[in-house]
Amino acid sequence: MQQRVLPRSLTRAQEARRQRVIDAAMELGLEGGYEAVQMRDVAAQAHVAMGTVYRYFSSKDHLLAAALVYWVEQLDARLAQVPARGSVASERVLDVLERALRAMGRQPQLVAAVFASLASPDVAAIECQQQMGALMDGIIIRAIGEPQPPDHAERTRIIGHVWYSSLVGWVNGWSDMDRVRDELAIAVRLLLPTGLLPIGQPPAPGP
Amino acid sequence: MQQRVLPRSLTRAQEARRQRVIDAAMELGLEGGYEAVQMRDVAAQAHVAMGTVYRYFSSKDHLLAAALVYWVEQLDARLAQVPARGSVASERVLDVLERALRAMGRQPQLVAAVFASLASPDVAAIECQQQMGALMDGIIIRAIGEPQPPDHAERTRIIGHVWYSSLVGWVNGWSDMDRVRDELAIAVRLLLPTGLLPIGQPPAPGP
DNA sequence: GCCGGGAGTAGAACGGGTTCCGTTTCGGCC
DNA sequence: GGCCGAAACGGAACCCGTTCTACTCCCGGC
Repeated sequence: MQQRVLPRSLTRAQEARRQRVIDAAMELGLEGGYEAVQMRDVAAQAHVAMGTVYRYFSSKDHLLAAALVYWVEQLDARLAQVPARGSVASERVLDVLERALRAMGRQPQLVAAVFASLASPDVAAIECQQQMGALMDGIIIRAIGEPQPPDHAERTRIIGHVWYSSLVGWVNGWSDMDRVRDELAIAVRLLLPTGLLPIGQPPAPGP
Repeated sequence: MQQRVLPRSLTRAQEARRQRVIDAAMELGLEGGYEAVQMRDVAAQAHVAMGTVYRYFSSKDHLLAAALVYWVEQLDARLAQVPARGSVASERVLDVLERALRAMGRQPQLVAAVFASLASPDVAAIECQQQMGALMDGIIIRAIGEPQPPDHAERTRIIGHVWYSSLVGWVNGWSDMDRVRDELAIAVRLLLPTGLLPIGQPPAPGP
């Protein structure tokens, strides 16, 4: 929870240490969830002293939020490789969200651990939360493609809100992945009317 | 975090003790936020032993979530007294949300404290989270009034998601109340088209 | 009246996140 | 190569949520 000042650029060894810490946290969270990520264990597994963990991350929540950013960056890269399927913005967005949800559903404990950090008031964690939000918005925007509907920024943000909020419901166990899917589908269909077709692409069935 | 079994109905004295604990928690949270709500202080201020606090609430998060339920119930009652203003569903919903946001904006620390508990995996806290969700949905549904638009349950839930998620952004400081207002306004206008007028009430300006 | 048990009390003990301290190692600079 | 400040180390210390213990008190049933 304390402000750390890190130099702008880390040496190669430092970068490696930082990454080892994130990896250790994800590994522990992968099967035990939030409470299994214990800072002493993280430090041990990363072959690093507690003080070092806290030099790079101001709190457990910051660490987990950073891990989430890392995870979402990878997801983003994977999603970007395969363009979204669908002839209409809402279909493409749902396609991309569906792939993201599948990836999350494969590691429920990890996602739960990492989402628990998203409500933290820790300033450093908040930066990560914002990065995360920007990444998610980017994923949706890319899936919408051209032409952007009017108010696309606002519509995107609302979909992002639904995404986040319904996932919180999922990790806390008061709704399942199907319901998350449904709610997103409804939100996307209401917000991105199928009437908005990309120019030059008539609504023909795909090959 | 442990399962407590409380009798279905509490004696008057017990009810009073329980309420004193909630009041103490809200009082502490009012000016210090989440971290100022320390269980020892809560117990002391409520003139109750620690064990008693934990007899009624399984965790700090449960206590705060219960406080939130209490707070929202009161808000709900106040909102219900004054019917929502507006000739159209979206206007009425925004009117009610605006009033709710004003109430929250008046006690940012308390809302932040209490919202921090909403991500907790504690089972007892989760019950409170669900009650909260139901209350918020009820507030929106009541404001929509008759006739309910098609998919009203789904639309309501999406508005609830945006409400929750953007408030998380507010309590964590990465957006301000105006932005919350804007996002809700946009969501409501997109989801509750102004074309849906209540039967027998032409879109005339109010008195 | 009195007895048994659940509810309450005060406070110690425990666990895990966070901080601190004294020491050692690293990496850039003369 | 030798020096200096920063970074890392190991681990104890501290804080606070939570649990436990030993004791008291109150109340409903005989």
